[in-house]
Amino acid sequence: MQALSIYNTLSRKKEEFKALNPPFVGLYVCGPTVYSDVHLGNCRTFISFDLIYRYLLHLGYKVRYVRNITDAGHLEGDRDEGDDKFAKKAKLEQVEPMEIVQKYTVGFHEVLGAFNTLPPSIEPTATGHICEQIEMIKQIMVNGLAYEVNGTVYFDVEKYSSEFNYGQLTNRKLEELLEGSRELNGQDEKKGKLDFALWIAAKPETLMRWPSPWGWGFPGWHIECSAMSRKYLGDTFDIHGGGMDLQATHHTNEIAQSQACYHKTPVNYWMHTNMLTVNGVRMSKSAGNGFLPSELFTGNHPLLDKGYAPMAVRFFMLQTHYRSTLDFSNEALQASEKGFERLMDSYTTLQNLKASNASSENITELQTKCYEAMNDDFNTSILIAHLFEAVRIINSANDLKTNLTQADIDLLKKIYNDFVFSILGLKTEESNQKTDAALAKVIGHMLDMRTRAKTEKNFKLSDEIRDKLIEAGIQIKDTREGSTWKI
RNA sequence: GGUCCUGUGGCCGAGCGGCUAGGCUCAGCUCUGCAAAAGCUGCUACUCCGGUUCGAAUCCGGAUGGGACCUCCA
Repeated sequence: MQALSIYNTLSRKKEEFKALNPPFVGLYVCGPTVYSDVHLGNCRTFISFDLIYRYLLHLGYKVRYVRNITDAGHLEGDRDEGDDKFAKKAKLEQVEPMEIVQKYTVGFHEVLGAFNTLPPSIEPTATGHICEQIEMIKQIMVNGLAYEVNGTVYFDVEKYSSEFNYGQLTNRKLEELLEGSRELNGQDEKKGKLDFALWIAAKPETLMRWPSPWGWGFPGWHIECSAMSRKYLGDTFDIHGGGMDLQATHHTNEIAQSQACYHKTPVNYWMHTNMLTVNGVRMSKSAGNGFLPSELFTGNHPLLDKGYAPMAVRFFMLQTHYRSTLDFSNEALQASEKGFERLMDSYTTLQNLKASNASSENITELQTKCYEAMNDDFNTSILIAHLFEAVRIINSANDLKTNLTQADIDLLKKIYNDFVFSILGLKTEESNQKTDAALAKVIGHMLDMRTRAKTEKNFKLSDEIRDKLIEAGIQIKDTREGSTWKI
């Protein structure tokens, strides 16, 4: 079986994954800016990296997964001035900026919890690492690659480029970048048009501010990730991830800051997840075509026909490879919902399967294929295709059309536990055991009555019982061994 | 305008030189008192035009449609 390969944005091809210090793996993912509710597109990225984290754990790596919370310094535009997003929102809602941060951080955790993502090992905040950021900026200045103007510190991109490759992550030359960027106007303090702020001077009205060698101010958006990833994962670490939209600016600047500071390549593998689109257009806050996870769960949004369970949504997202765009539509979501239900029903069937002496299926081969799919840059589309092969085998065995030994059945259970539950992170919906038990008993009695009616050829009564149960959302399956049901 | 990605059957979505995934939908069959569920079978696709090759959805060139980034966004 081939080793795990990962598509590395740096080389633009799949590379065999080699951990820097096995069995340890350092994984850093750019987290959310918590000034408003997370939308579904954000969730897709975090679900993708949750899958990656889970698979690395499954392979036995000791992963330190760091995902930051941006709670300061993220400005509205590219002008490097004024308030950041939190302060702006805080003024609007007449609360403290940290109340905004707290509110949306809690909301973010709730939503990711609903999607069954594992919490990261460390979830550092930008405001909690102001010192580290200042130290890093100081070092970049000592190294001559940043300059101060009126209390604001800028990174000197053109000077950096004479020594390092600034556009390596996007495969662009400096000249091309210069050509494509906006001209400086008279109000600009920075020297070069690609230069970006490391530290921003506070204005009298700025709410969130910290003292620094350059006066009161706040950090630029990019420096937090450089400072925090270095603090917790070291000068060079294994994997850095984030959405594709961060590649050109945020991640490019992160690399520049780290190299400018300590002259080392900060990251071995850069991974970028693709966007979620709605009707072919990227879902984004500014486009206004996004909806909140809560709206998706309840169906309370004009774009939604109905509500969808978090696990059905997670499954929907995992059916597409993380590097492809995923187009959202009710039709696609409903198709996934049904497929997911079939996958989970089959697991229930598996629990009651009777073993044969002989085997007519090669389950070991199926397991190998599952690993091969995941090792090929986390190809969940292929993995899920193989899992449906398992579904077919289980259902056939249940219909006595194929034979499975006890070893086969045990291995199928292991495949489900490993791939469906541990790696894909899917689970059956939560339920209330007490009411479930009572309900099961009641339905059991009704089915007994129906069976009796059927034996007596009283089909009018048996059909009536069935129809009433269907009315209550309970589906009946008649098998050789009697009737089963599910909601 | 610049840089890059992409166009697959009714829908979603893998594959990225030969073996032509998978899910959903639809039709038929088996099972069943009738259903449902499940299984089996069928629908056999790669935007267009050239080229390379014994062979191309897959590589190359061109056309055309869509998208992303270059400006805040995962």
